[in-house]
Amino acid sequence: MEAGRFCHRRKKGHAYVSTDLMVMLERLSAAYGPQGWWPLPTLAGIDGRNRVGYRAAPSMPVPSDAINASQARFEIAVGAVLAQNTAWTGATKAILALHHAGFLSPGVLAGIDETLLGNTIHAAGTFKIKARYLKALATAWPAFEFEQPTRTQLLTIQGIGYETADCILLYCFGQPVFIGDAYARRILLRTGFFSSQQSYESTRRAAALLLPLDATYLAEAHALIDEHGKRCCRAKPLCKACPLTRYCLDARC
DNA sequence: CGCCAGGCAACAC
DNA sequence: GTGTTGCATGGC
Repeated sequence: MEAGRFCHRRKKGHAYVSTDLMVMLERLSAAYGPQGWWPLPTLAGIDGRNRVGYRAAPSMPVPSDAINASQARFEIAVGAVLAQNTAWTGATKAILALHHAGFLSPGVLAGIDETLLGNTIHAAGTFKIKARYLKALATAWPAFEFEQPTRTQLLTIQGIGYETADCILLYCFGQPVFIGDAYARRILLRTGFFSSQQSYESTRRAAALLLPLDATYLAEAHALIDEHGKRCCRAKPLCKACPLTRYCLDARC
């Protein structure tokens, strides 16, 4: 995929077809540009420079042959936990604090005192719980250096639910998963893909059928959907600035 | 001030 | 399997 462009065709037989959902995502990409969620440069590689606002490239999985792939995967997984129900700015402060404290490796993190860990990540909110989650993640993580985790394995780790598990599979390990999060559910409902509220799981499965089975594509799709949810498709939608009004069935648009 | 932010576990039913 | 609640900081 070209930087700054989000265009993909789902192959069907010998022809290439574009689903309505893909057309919608291309429109979001044109409106918002490349999102650059993950992987960002590893913290070690950028010497503490704040990663907030890094938007030069599309989001994509960690390449398996990347020099710092192992470190990048762990940082992403830690970030996914820290970002739960929290603004990304707070999660970023917390991950930088972990980096500066020298805690950002599975071996170190697994052994840190939980109260100290909580104090270090306090900017991410719900910090006592997240300290416990991060220790569970760090303890389980070394096994995944040799063999990629399954979804079921990830879900057994305290603090990893459906969405975090799928984000780890997608952004860390390049598995093509659609993230059926709250934004995706809201947007797909308002644009008429669903006629009623759907669960995380049914959204994940249904949307995947409409999109390329391509991790790079799905990585940027998730970022675009969340950006649209934050900017326009809020609980109280800001339809005036919405790039999808012509697709939207919601009465308020 | 209230609402929301790149959710999850525990529990009830 | 669905619905509710506590967790907690920071930005607007």
